Amino acid sequence: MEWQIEEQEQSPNANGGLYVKVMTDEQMEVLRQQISVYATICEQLVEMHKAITAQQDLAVGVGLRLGNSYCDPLMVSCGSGHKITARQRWTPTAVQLEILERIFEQGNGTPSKQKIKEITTELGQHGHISETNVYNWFQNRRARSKRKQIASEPNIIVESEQESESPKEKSLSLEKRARDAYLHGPDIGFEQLATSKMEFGGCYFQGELQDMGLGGQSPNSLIALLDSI
Amino acid sequence: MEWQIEEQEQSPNANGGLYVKVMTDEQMEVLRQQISVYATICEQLVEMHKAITAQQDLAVGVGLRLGNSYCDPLMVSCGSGHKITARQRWTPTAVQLEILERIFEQGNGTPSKQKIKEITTELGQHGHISETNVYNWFQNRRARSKRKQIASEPNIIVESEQESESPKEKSLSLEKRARDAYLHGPDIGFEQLATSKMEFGGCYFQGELQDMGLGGQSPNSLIALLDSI
DNA sequence: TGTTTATGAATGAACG
DNA sequence: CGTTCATTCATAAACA
Repeated sequence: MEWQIEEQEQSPNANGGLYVKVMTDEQMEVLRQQISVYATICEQLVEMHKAITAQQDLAVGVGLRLGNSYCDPLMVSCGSGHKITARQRWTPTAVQLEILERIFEQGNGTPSKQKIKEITTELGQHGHISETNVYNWFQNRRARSKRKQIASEPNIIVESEQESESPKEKSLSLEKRARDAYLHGPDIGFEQLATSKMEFGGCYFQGELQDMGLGGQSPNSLIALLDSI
Repeated sequence: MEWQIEEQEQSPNANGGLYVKVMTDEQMEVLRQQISVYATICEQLVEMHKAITAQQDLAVGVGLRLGNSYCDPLMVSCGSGHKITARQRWTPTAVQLEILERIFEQGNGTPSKQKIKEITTELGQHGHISETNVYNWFQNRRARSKRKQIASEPNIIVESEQESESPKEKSLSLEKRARDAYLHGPDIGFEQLATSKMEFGGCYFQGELQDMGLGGQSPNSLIALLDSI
């Protein structure tokens, strides 16, 4: 059995038909299940890591600091013998992106010089970053947001009028965050990883097989997304 | 479990969908990304554990063992041959490509927005396409054309003693390198995780997760899990 | 069917 | 600020 992609029975406007996928409740449940599996595994792994590093800290002590980046002993040992490569361009971590998006969504889209400084300082606690990075990010974010808006200008038949927030924006935000975490996750340290876990782990899924007893709290959580479908 | 597929009308709210839910491509993508986030986090945590247990092999203790127990991959538990048949990215048809190439050959390297619109409209008669597709195509076409030219030019050789540097890296200005080095500093991370098709395999989980664990999955294939629903 | 290649897409940075 | 370039990722297509 295959998922069926239905083209909208809509006047074939230039913008192309709106494609949707059709899922049954059972299929949806499978998705929730799978995601909850990963959430559960992440949870357990983090706990295990805490347990092990806790006993290890007694012997090893604090981690090393290299520049701005915190590298715990584990990271160092993993990196030894492998290529140490400087990145060619800054990439926001999941946490940084979250913060940036939040600030951006506050509408005060004018990051003054002073604001940039503050933001940079705050984000600096979650990874390398410079004021230029922040500045560029806002520039790009604004420009691309605008372009997307224009692009979706001609009479979009978006399927959700019940939301005050633009679903496109919302999805984009989530997508960006997820994508970043996926693409660049291997470069974040454990401290950030743990935070990421908290961040994403906040979106647990209630499945029959996983009685995690956690519902979606974040408006950006996936459960909210699923429920809104 | 047998999937129930229902025909959809245009609006998910108007279809009286008591049995089905409708997802847009975008929402689907969010799900995929979300799962990949968990997969990546799991991957990193497993790597950390490997490192820790490797450097103190005595640490593996009660109930926290990563390694020997077998669990059916999600593929098995969920994979009944169900497929998500959505196209994930646009692919130009032969006709479209021909037109695009012809326009590109005309040398006017920068098709302005208005041009893009026109081109999109024209190509739209030969298949589903958006302005973004056209825009991206020209971006990529130009960039890759340029790269090819540079690569075929054995001129720039200022060989620093680097053993095997690709042409694209040569094109990087020293200035950029210096700035980036300053911006990011020494970056010790799991570089190998980002680039290789590493195996998550060999790490399975005991306990409640036993019947729904994951194994042998790279992030890519984990995303592919969704395709197997 | 698994691996490699070609290329659509995303995005940080730079330019005018 | 809008536009363009450069780099990278992920995947469709091609290949073995």
